[in-house]
Amino acid sequence: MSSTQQKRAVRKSPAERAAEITEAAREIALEAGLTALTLRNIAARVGVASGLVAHYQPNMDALVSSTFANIVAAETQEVAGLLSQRPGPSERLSLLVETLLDNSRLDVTAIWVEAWTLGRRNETLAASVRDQMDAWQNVFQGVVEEGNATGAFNVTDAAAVAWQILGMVDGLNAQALVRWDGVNDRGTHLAHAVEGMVGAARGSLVSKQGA
Amino acid sequence: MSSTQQKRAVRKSPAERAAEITEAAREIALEAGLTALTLRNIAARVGVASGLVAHYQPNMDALVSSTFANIVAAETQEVAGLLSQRPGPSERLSLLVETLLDNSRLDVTAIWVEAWTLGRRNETLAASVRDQMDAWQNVFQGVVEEGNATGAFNVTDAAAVAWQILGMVDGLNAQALVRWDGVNDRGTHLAHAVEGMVGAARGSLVSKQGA
DNA sequence: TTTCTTGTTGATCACACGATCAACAATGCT
DNA sequence: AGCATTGTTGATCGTGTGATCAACAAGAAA
Repeated sequence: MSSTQQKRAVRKSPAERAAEITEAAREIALEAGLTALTLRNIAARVGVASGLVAHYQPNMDALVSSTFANIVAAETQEVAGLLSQRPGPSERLSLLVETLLDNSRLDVTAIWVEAWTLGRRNETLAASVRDQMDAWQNVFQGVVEEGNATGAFNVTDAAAVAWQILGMVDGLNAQALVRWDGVNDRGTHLAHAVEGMVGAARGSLVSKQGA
Repeated sequence: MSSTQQKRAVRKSPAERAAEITEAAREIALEAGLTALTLRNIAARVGVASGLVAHYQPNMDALVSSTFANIVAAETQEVAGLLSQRPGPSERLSLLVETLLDNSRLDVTAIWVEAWTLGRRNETLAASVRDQMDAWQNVFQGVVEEGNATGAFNVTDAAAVAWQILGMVDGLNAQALVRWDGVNDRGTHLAHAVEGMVGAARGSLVSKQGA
C-alpha cells in the first residue's frame, strides 16, 4: 500500500541506466559479495525488471568481473594517491603497510578472497584478478625500487619482494576477515617482517603514531 | 551397453557407506572445490542415489564443513609430524616455512580460500574454519615459544607472531593459486621476513638446501 | 496529432540445487 | 520357507539461477 511499488521504471538513456546498474552491482558486491550479483538482485535494487539488467550486459560472468575490477581498481588508486603525499620510501612503505592493515577495507578484502575462488570457474574474472594483482604489485615495487635508489633499502629483486609483501598483506587481511581477535600490533609485526625483507634497520618502518 | 551402469548399489553397513561418502566428498573437494559438493555429485561418485547421501548427512552445510575439517586437519597433522623430526626451533621454523611454500598443497590452499568465503553464509563451516586456524596457530606458536626458550628467537608476544606468520603463509599460498610466475625464491624472502619478526639473525632461517 | 524509435517489461525456458518420503529389495533372523 | 529389518531408490517439490524475446509504452520526431 505504500509508495514502494512503482508500476514502471522511468525511461532513461542507455548510458545513465548502465551507470545505475554498475553502481548497484558495486554496492551489492561490497555488502554481500560477488556471489550475490544475480540478475534479479541487481534489478531489484535499481528498481527495474531483471531482463533489463541482462540487456545491458553480455553475460553474468562479465558483470561479475567488471564489478570486481571497478571496486578493486578504485582502492588501488586511492591508496596510491595517499602514498604520493609522503616524502620518502620508508615513509611510503610504512604508510602502505599501515593503511592496508587498518581493517577499514575488509569489504574489499572479502571481494578479493571471493574472486580468487570464483576465478577458477570464471576465466574473465581470473584475467581481471591477475590484472589487478599486477597493479598492486606495481605500487609496491615502485616504493621498493625507490628505497633501493636512495639507499634506505637493500633489495636484489625488487619485483619478487614486492610480490611477497603483497602476498603477506593479503593473507593478513584475509585472516582478519575470519578472526579479528587474538592478533595485536599487526602493523608492528608486519613492519618488522618487511624490514627483514628489504634489509632496512629494525624499527625504521614502524609507525611513529602507534596503533 | 557397457558395464558402467549398475542397476542397484550393493547393500553395505552404515559405517562403511558413510565412510565411502566421506571419502568421495574429500576427493571431490580437492579436485573441484567445496562448491562442487552437491548431493548428486557425491552420489554419482559413490555410485548411489542422491537420496542416500542426504540420508547420511543432516544437511549439506554440515557435510561441507566436515569435509573441510577432514582435509585441513589431516594436513596440519602431517606437517606437524614432519616438524617433530627436526632438532631445534630454527630448523623447525625453517622447515615449516619451506614446506608450506613448496606448492605441493595448492589443492588444500584452494579449500582454505574457499572456506573463508563460504563461511560467510555457512556458520557451521565458519566455526570449523576458526578451529582449524587455531590448530595451525598452535603449531607455529609452539615453535616460536621454543625458540624463545632456547634463545634462538627474541619475541615478546609469541601468540601474535604465530598468527602473523600463519597469515603470511596463507597469503603467499593464495597468491600462488592465482599467479605462479613472477615470484622467485619465495622461501628465502619469507625466511628473511620471519627472521625480522622473531628477531633472529639474518640468514639463520634460510634453508641450506636451496630452492 | 500521428508515427516511429527504443527503453522496458514480465512471462517463460532449461537447468541445478537441497530436501523429502513412500515404495522397494537385499539381508539376516526365526 | 517365511518374516522383519533396514539400506536404498527415484520421483517429486519448492526455490533459485541465467538467458531469451515478443509485446508494450514512453518519448522524440514528423
